Amino acid sequence: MDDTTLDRFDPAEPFVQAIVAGLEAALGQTGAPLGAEAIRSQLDLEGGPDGDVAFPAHRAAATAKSRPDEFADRLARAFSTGPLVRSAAAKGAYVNFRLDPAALTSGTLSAVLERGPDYGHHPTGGPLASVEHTSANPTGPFHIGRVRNAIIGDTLARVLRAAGTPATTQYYVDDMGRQATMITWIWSKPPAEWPEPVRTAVAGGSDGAPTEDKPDARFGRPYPAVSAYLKENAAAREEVAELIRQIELGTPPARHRELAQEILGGMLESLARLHIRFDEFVWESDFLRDGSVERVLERMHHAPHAVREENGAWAIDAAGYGLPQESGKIVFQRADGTSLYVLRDVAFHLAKFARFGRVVDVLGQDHRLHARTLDALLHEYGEARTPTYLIYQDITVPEGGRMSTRGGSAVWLDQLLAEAVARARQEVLARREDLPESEVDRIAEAVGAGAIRFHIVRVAPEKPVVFRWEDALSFEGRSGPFVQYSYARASSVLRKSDVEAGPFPFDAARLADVEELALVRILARFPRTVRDAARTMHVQALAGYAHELADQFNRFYHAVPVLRSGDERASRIALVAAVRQTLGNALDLLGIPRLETM
RNA sequence: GGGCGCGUAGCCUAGCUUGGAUAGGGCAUCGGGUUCCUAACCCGGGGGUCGAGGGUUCAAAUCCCUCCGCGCCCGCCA
Repeated sequence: MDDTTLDRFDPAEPFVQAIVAGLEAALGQTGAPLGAEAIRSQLDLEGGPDGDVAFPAHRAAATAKSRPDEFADRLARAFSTGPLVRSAAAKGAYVNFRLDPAALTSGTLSAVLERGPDYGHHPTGGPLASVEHTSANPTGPFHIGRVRNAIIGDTLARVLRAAGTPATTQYYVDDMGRQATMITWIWSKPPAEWPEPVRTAVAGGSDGAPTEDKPDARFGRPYPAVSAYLKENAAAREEVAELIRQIELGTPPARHRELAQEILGGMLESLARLHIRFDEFVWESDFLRDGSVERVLERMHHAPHAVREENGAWAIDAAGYGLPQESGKIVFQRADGTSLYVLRDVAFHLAKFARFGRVVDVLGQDHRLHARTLDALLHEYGEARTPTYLIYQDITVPEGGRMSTRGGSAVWLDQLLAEAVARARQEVLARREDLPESEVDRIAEAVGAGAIRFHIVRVAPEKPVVFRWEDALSFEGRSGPFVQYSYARASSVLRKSDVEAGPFPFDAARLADVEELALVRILARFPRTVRDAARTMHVQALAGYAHELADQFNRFYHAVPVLRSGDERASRIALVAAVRQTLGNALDLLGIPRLETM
């Protein structure tokens, strides 16, 4: 294979180009000229039942005023085959192309083995993107509803980077709202002075979080009771309101930020077990401190549809924005002069647009209206850009309803992790008696995390999810552990070969088994899968890909001997090495640990 | 009431943005497979009005309309 037919970034590309070029010529001859881009968009790259790539000829036939089946036949005859595309055959209204198997195998294995950990990754360029995700209030432990945001957001950032868009992840820490302030309010009093209902609620029983000593669990403990208590008690409410005013004036109560920081630390510890980390933490109060809220407020007073209410509050008359607010107005500044969340969010997003060429916010569906409101305010401000929103639906409990911190219906991330790791540990112990304790623990931790991440990311974000333990803890079939297991299997084969570290010489002609060719086709598709997933933000496609590759690898593994084979041995080892590499790269994009053994 | 989202076998789900050939998977179920590179695996069977109806089209799970069911939101909360 020479340089013109090898594309290390996307080994399928030369084949697609050959088909497009051939079709362009053939279409010109048959009276239905069509541009390369149009041809490419009509190609079915997955192929059909009778080929590797298919071209439905209906539309071109209409242009040529011919019967589709006759036209497809003429097209196929006019198509010049070559070293990459071996045949073009009409079937009905379709032209089916067969790629040269040795050429595809050769190009694909070369690309995977040469690029190694970068296979599937595209050239990096373009402006920096921001991916803001999770941003849960620092008021207590994560429940798994919130974790959906984190897993989707983290995966998206990884996929964007692989597709060539440099990305920074941002966690917006809301230290200014009522929620965080309630925590400060209660912990500013010694527990002996807590209101009776809060004291009894906290003393009354566990909230289900298994790690009571973690700061998020400990300091977040009174939160639900405080929240309930404030609803009944106007005087306490006023105390909290006073604290909020102090925070807004830049003189927050002692320990306010430290408490938030400590709780956040506990929360992040849990996310780290899922291999989720953030590049930046943006504290909401910073936009107050640095004067940007003030500046935004100033300018918003002169916005095209700014109105001042009788009591002094400021709002945007949103009639033209088609928002469902009953008042028809978006209030952005209270009568007492303090700012509202959405206004501070404007300040945050202006800061984002100043630094990033692309801004993505991962939000729960309950924030949809907030997103539209933010867009409207940005427009009023004079900012032409708006964020791209990746919106996911809530995770509900089988009894119905959202996961609630109150009412005990929440499933905590720490709890889920503990269960998943415990089950994984049992599974390891059941089949591996040879491993030292520490190794068992390490594998169990990785499998538990892998199961959780895969379970969440495999479903399209816009789909509602009902949490069921038996589903979340599944280690079989379409699951994280299945993919991890397949990777471990491939690793094991290589470990037992004499060429574990490579290089992996191969003869493509010797990889002619149907299972081998099927495997190569899937390997060749990886770069395109990554690119498409980034473009559409369909992170679930990566989970689907990883499963499909693992699945086909297992079929191959059963059907074709590797280490015990004869002349094919070296080539098959190279194929296994390529599978292991690609599977590993896919696992990296999913944030799921690779395991050499399990 | 209004706005937005979702509806694919008993259960879960891909495909829908850009319409194309017999709608892919997984769980469960039934029947097989381990002197052989990790059985967290593999092979095979059964199971589908793609919520309902209408429309557009040579062609609809995919686009448009209506309806039904479920969810979320409609705060001087965040």
